[in-house]
Amino acid sequence: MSQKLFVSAQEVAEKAGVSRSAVSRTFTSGASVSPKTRQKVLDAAEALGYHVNHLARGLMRNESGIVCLIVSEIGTPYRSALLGALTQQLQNSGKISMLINTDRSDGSVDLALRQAIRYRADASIILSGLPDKSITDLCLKNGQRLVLINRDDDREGPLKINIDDADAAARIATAFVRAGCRKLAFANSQAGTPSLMARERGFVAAARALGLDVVVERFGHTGYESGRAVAQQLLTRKERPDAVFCATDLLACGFMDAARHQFSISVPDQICVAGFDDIEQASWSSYGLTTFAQPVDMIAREAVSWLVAETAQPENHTVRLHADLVWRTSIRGG
Amino acid sequence: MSQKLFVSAQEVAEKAGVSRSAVSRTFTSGASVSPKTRQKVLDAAEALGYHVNHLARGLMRNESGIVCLIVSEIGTPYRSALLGALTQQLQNSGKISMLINTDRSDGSVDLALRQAIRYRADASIILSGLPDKSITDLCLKNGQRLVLINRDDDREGPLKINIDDADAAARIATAFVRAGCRKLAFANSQAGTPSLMARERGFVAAARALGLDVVVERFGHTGYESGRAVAQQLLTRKERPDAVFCATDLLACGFMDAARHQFSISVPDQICVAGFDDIEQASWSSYGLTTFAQPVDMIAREAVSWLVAETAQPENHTVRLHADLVWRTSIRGG
DNA sequence: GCAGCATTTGCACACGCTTGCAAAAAGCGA
DNA sequence: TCGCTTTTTGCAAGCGTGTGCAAATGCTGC
Repeated sequence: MSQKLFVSAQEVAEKAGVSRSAVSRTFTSGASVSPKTRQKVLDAAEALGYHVNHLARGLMRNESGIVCLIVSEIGTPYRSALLGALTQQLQNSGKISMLINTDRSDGSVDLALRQAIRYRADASIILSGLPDKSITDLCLKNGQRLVLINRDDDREGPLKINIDDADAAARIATAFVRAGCRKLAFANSQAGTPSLMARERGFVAAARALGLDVVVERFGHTGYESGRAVAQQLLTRKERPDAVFCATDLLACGFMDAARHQFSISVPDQICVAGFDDIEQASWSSYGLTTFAQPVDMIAREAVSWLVAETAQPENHTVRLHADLVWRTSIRGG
Repeated sequence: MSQKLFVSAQEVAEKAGVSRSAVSRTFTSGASVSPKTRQKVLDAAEALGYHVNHLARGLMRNESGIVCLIVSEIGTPYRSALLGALTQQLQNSGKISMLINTDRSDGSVDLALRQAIRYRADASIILSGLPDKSITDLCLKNGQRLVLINRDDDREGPLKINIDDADAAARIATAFVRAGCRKLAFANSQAGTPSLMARERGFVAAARALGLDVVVERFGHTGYESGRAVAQQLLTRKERPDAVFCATDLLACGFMDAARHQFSISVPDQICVAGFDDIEQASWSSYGLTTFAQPVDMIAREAVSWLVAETAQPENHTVRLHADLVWRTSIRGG
């Protein structure tokens, strides 16, 4: 490796004929430098290709500017959309995002948070999985801010951002009934994450309040294939449902495809379908899926504005966001 | 903010009753520590919740462990899949990924690379856009390794990973002809990225070699909506094409949906369609898109193994990877 | 017990930066 | 020009690490 290393503030100082602190102050907003020396420094820096070393700066300031995003299944539409919104917002606020990919194994979120601590991240945002309490306590003790998105957890300290899953589920139940459906079903995965379960419980409860029963079917992970598998189960019952609420859009797409192409069942004429997330594919004309929109931009905005705030935040802060129903063509009427 | 900061090696040393260097050496692989003191240190570290400060370590070692991923349109299926593969591989190699979201504006990749320099990233991987030569030179001069994925550029220094777009385009041309198609079209976006243009040129050239002309239509950005728009153009011509090669799967999905639902044209009976990328949706039964698979895992593996290699790499290294044709149902026969 | 050797340990410096403090410079009114 | 205040500048300490070097310790074989 070329041992000619990065150029340091010292070299810039020499070239500009000023002290090293002058260089430092030039690149520190709010520091006192005369316009003249400032310009000399900037010129020298430009000529030498100098860039402030954020590792060293973070060391001194005890603020790295790094925010750690912890997420699994990045390739998934909803996840990647949220990821994009978050990195965008973070950049706008002068932060930089560190991305950690977790798998399903349970220790992996803990490992990710340890990594965040090692890099002295200012904050961590957790999109998948739920870390052990001992680890989150460690993060908080170290002054690291924590955001949990859609992880229905009641521990103190982190900001919790949740969607009103149960309320949405209730709304879609009445929509189904209004469309003339009577035999409701809920399609879920076996992942059992808080938001998925909240949708399930909310749907079942709302249906019961309307005097209807719900067939619940769960299968595999939360993806297209699972939607097909669930369709296999639901559409071969003696009493076939006439409306199915899928816990995510991916499940819904899989379900619809199986219903139409494998069982030749027409959506929405013979069966109504709804999803959750409003991924891009939901709007594609092969699906036209009626679904709830995750307010990804608002989630990102809430998360970022909370974690860049100067003042210490209230200990137990929860943000509950509303999911708008996007009406398309997978439910009759409307 | 709680001023009780992170715990340092000093404190661990005191608690363990050893010198600070012993702590340092315990966490440095290949350093000489006796098993006894090592255990004392580990116990103390565990008790205190100590984690090596990678900012400081990076400062000393001149190796941060950070790899910068520069990418636009993260929410897109192909991009997010590649992103997932890359972060995964990087983590396996003990690196951590820093994610920078660029927009279309041209300076934004340069800005991203500057950020990479500030954080003293060991390497940067560029998935979107092409930075100014002065910036890449700066990166290289600073000992930062660079990987360009699918950016057909001939500058020296970075590793270039490319797909054999032209060859793939030629293969699909003969597949169309073999399916009995004669009126070929190519659907592209106006993005004009190297790989998109290579596919276009390759397809046109191959068709010409087979004695056929190609209608080329370009519209907007590389997404579903553009596919629909291009369909609008192509399917209202007096002489409607009977085979269309779409530069990406997203374009193909949009095209197919428009053809089927808006123009009531049957795929593949009346028109054959092929795409590129093999995004997940291509395999969904509403599309069954015949397409070329981006070897994302291999791309990631090549990139990561190159940039973690100890020895200096050859100056002008290009990897050309093959895209397998995944045969589904959007082309007759097969 | 002791010479001879290998291993472990502590000291101290370096990495590139920020920042409090005091000295120097600049501005200003008389 | 001179006192005074305000701004700018340089010095030096410190952030938490890694590591070369020399001293100290532990082992082995007599």
